[in-house]
Amino acid sequence: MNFSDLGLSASVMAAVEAAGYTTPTPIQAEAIPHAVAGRDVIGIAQTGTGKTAAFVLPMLTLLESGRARARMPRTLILEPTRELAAQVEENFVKYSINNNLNIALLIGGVSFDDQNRKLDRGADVLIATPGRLLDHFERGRLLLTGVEILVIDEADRMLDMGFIPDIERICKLVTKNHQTLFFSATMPPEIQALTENFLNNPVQVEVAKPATAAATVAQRLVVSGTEDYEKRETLRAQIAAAQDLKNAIVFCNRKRDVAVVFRSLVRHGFNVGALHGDMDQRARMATLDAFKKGTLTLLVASDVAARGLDIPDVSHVFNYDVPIHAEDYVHRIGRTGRAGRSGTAVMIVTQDDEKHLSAIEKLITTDIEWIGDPIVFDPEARKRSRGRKSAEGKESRRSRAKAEGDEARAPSRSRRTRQSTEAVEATAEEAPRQSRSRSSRPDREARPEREARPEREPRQDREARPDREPRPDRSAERQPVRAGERPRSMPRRDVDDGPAVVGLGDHVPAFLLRPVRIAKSAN
DNA sequence: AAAAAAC
Repeated sequence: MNFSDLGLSASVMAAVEAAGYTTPTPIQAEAIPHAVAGRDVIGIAQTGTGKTAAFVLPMLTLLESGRARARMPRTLILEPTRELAAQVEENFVKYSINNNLNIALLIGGVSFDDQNRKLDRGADVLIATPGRLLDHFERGRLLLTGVEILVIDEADRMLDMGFIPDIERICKLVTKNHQTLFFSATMPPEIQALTENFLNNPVQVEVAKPATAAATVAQRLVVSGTEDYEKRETLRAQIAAAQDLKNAIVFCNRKRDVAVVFRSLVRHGFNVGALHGDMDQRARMATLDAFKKGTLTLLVASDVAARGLDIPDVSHVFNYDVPIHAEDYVHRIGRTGRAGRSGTAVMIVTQDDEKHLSAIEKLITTDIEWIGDPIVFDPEARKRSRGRKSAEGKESRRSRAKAEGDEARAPSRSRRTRQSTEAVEATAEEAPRQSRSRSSRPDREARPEREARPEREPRQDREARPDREPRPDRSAERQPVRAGERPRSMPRRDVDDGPAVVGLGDHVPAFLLRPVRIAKSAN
């Protein structure tokens, strides 16, 4: 089978050849002829199967006749995440070199001006995430009645993300006699219903799941204590011990942990970036770009990076957390060992993870091999750790809700709050040696405000910004730092300084004014 | 136990 057999136009074929492709993937071979013929298509395919080109190429072929009118896009592609949308845009740019098309990307987190200009000029191709698309629609910036081809990509993921009502609404806004190309990795009942309601006599094409990652990915588990600093230590040790590490993604379950782990790795001198959904969009794009280019070796990420992102050739995946949903594990480790290359996936496992780990091993029907001794799950230890963590969690949610409320009313104060708490956290963050030697640490349970800090986006240029360095450690002024000690490693606060202090605006918390006691155990 | 997505 060759691309030239699929009915693509000459100019699209030339672009495909220029990009160096000759043989279509199975999903491309099956879907493209139907799409070119104008049929509605349901494509059941995972990411990494060449699905994007399966709709981009026929669309470019079909777009060759006709012209876009202002504010009336001719085609609309819906994607669940901003990064995926941007990636699809890149594909359209790459394959449309011989076609003069206006391509517009409508995603959140960036200015409207540019997007408005492109809409006014008339978009042949409109790639969007649902929220921003509907935002433009409600502002009267665009009409969907001229859409000739509608693409719904990653439909099952849209379902997970609660986008289905938006998708239904958008489907209703598009004219009746358009062509729909619909892609999903799985077909749960809700997705099935969607296709029955909105597709017209579709052809269904399905490609086998790509061989399970297990084939090319060496999977390993490693035990760690449940404490965050212990997990970070384990992570660093695993990164250091990794063989042939070219580049790696470190996955965390929570955005907060992405930020913390990122800062920790920066402080330990790693070449690292961070990626999660609360980051500023420009930072997101810049980080992803730098990682793709190889300027960054490590990327700490939430599951925003788990699926679909086209990052070729990652040598290692580190799971800082055991994912809550077993399928996410498969997606995460699928970032490595691509295209037949070998890859390594190491997951940190603690007492808290028994249930989720067994769900993963059941899903992949493999007992993953341990590095060193396997964990021995101890219900008692788990109960202790869970009790503590859920107490922290509750506090955290309450304080965060409060902080968000404050922000709505008084943004400036809230901003100040964030900055100062970040400084405290950055200063106090890493001091494992000292803190572990302390026998009692009442401050940990009593001081949930470290958790309460609203999300801040990690910045990769942190080191270059002196104002973002940890706040100077005032204790150092009274307590000379001896040679060989880490100067910035202010011990975790070892005195009880009363109720949580969130902002440092006018109030200097007692712990900053108190003389520092030096732990006797430190040699 | 989370993440993702509009201001």
